[in-house]
Amino acid sequence: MAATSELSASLEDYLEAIYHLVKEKQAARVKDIAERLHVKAASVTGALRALSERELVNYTPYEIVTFTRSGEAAALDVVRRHSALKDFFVKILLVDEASADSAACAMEHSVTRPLLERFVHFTQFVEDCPRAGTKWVRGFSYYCDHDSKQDNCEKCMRTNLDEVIQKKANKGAQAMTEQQLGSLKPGQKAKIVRVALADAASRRLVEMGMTVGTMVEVIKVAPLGDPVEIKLRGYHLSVRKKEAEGIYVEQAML
Amino acid sequence: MAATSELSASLEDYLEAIYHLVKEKQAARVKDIAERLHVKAASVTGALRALSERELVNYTPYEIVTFTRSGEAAALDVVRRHSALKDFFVKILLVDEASADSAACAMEHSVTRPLLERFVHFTQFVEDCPRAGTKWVRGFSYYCDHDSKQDNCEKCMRTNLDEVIQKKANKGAQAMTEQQLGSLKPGQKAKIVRVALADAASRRLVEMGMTVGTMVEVIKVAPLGDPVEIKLRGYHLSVRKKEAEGIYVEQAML
DNA sequence: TTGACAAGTTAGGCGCGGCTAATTAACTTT
DNA sequence: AAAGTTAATTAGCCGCGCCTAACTTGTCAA
Ligand SMILES: [Mn+2]
Ligand SMILES: [Mn+2]
Ligand SMILES: [Mn+2]
Ligand SMILES: [Mn+2]
Repeated sequence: MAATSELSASLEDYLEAIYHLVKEKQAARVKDIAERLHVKAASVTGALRALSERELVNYTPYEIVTFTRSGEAAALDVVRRHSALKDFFVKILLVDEASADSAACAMEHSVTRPLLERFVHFTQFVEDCPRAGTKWVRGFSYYCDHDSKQDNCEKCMRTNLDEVIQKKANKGAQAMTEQQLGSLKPGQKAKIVRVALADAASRRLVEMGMTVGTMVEVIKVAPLGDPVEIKLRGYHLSVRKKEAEGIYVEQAML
Repeated sequence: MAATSELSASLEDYLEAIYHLVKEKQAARVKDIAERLHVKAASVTGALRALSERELVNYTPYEIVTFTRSGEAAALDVVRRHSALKDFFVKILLVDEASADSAACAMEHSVTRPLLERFVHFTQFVEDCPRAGTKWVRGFSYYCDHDSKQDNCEKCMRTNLDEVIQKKANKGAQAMTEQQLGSLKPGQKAKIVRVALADAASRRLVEMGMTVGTMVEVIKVAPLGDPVEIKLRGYHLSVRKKEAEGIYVEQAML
C-alpha cells in the first residue's frame, strides 16, 4: 500500500497539471489534464491509476479526482521546483517568460533538493545584496551583446553602490510596526513575526515555509484582496484573504 | 540511413561515456562503458546498435567502436553541456565538485541551446565583470549561512571595486605581444589572434569555437606540455601540443 | 422518457531501455 | 593444438508511457 518509490518525470507532470487545474477551475477533468499535457485521454486514465496506487490521488473510475495529503505535498513540491527555476531563469539569466517556463518544466524533474536550494538562495542573494539587486543584473544583457565592456560595468557598479547608501541613510525614518500580510501592496517585502491560524488552515502554509522570521514579498493582490499572491524562500504561493489576515509581518527597511 | 531524430537522454549518456573512455584509454570497450554507466553489458550492445543505426558510431559486432563525423560532434555537444553546467554549479552556486558533476549529468539532457548559452554567458559575466569576479561570489557562501548580512556585503563590494581600479591603473605596463597558446601558464587568459593549422587538425578545434577573437583560459598543462587543457566560451577543451603551437594569442590585461 | 453525444474507460499494441540466461567469439595458458 | 577464461552478443522478458479503437457511462435536450 505505502509506495514511496521515486516519481517519474511523467507522473510529476500529471501532479503539476492537476494542481493547476484544481486551482484555476474547481476540479481537474481528464480532458483538461490531457489537453494541458498534450496527451490523449486514455493516457491520463493510466496515469491516474498509477498516482492512485501510490496514494497520491483519490481516484475511482468516473468519479472526481482529489489529492490525498501526501499527494498535495508532492504536487506542491513539483510546483515549487518549477517556479524556483523559472524565477532564476527570468530574474537572473534574463530569459523570456515563455522559454523560462518550458525550460523550468523540463529541468524540474532532475534538479535535486540541495541544488534547488542553491538556485533559490542565489536568486535571493542577487536581489538582497546591495552590490547586486535585480537592477544590476540588467548589465548582464549588455554584457551578452557586447563583449565584456568593463568600463560600463564599473560605472554601473558605482551608481548602484551610491543608491544603496542613500537608501540606508533614510531607513531610520521608516515605521517598523506589525501589520497584516493582506495590507501590503505588490512589490513590498516584509518579515513574518506572528502566525495566528487554525490548525487545518495553517498546515498548507507551514508546508510552504510560512514560518516566523521568513521574508515574504507580495507579488500581486486580486481585485477583492483574495487571493494574495506572495513569494517566500524563492517560491510563489497563493494565500486566501482569510489566511492573510492571520499572518502578521513587519516591513523590511531596504 | 539519415536519422536526425532527437537523441534520448540515455543515448546521450552513452555518447558521453564513449567520448571519455576514448580520451582516457585509447578505445572504448563494452565492459568499461557498462561500468561507467552502471549498466549491464547487454544493454551497451543494444545502445551501440541504436547509435550505429543513427550513424553516430561505426560498429560491427566484436569490432572496435569509433565515432563517425557527426557522432563525434554529437558527443562533443553533450560533453560541452555537461561541463558548462558543472562550471556554473561549481563557480557560481559554489556546489562541491561531485554534486555538481552528477547534477550536470542529470540536467544536461533537458537544457536547450539558448538556455545553455545563458548559463555560459552568466558565468563569464561574473568572472569578467569588475563588480563581480569569482571572488565576489564567495560572499554568497556567507549569505547562505547568515540571513543577508547587508553590511558585510557592502564592505566587500567596496574592497572589490578598489582592487579593480588598482589593477586598471597598472595595465598600461603589460606587454601585448602575440605569443603561442602553448606558452601560457595555467590561470592565464588570452585572446586568439591567429590560427595556423592543417585543415584536418583545425576542424575539431573550430567546432569547439576556437576562432579568432575568442577569449581562452589555460586550465592546466600536462608534464611535457601535451596536452594543454583550456577553457573557451565556458567549455573545457583538450588541445594537443602540436595544435597549441599553431594558435597565436594575445594576453588580456585584466 | 429516451436518444444523442461528449467524457471517460478498457483492451491491446508499440517503442524504449533496462534486465537475465544462454550462446558465441576472442584471448591465454598449458 | 586444445582447453579454459573472459568479453561480447543474442534471445527473450518486463515495466513504463504513450497510442488507437472500441466500449461504457453520464448528461441534457427533445
Ligand atoms: Mn515538467
Ligand atoms: Mn513544471
Ligand atoms: Mn547525463
Ligand atoms: Mn554528463
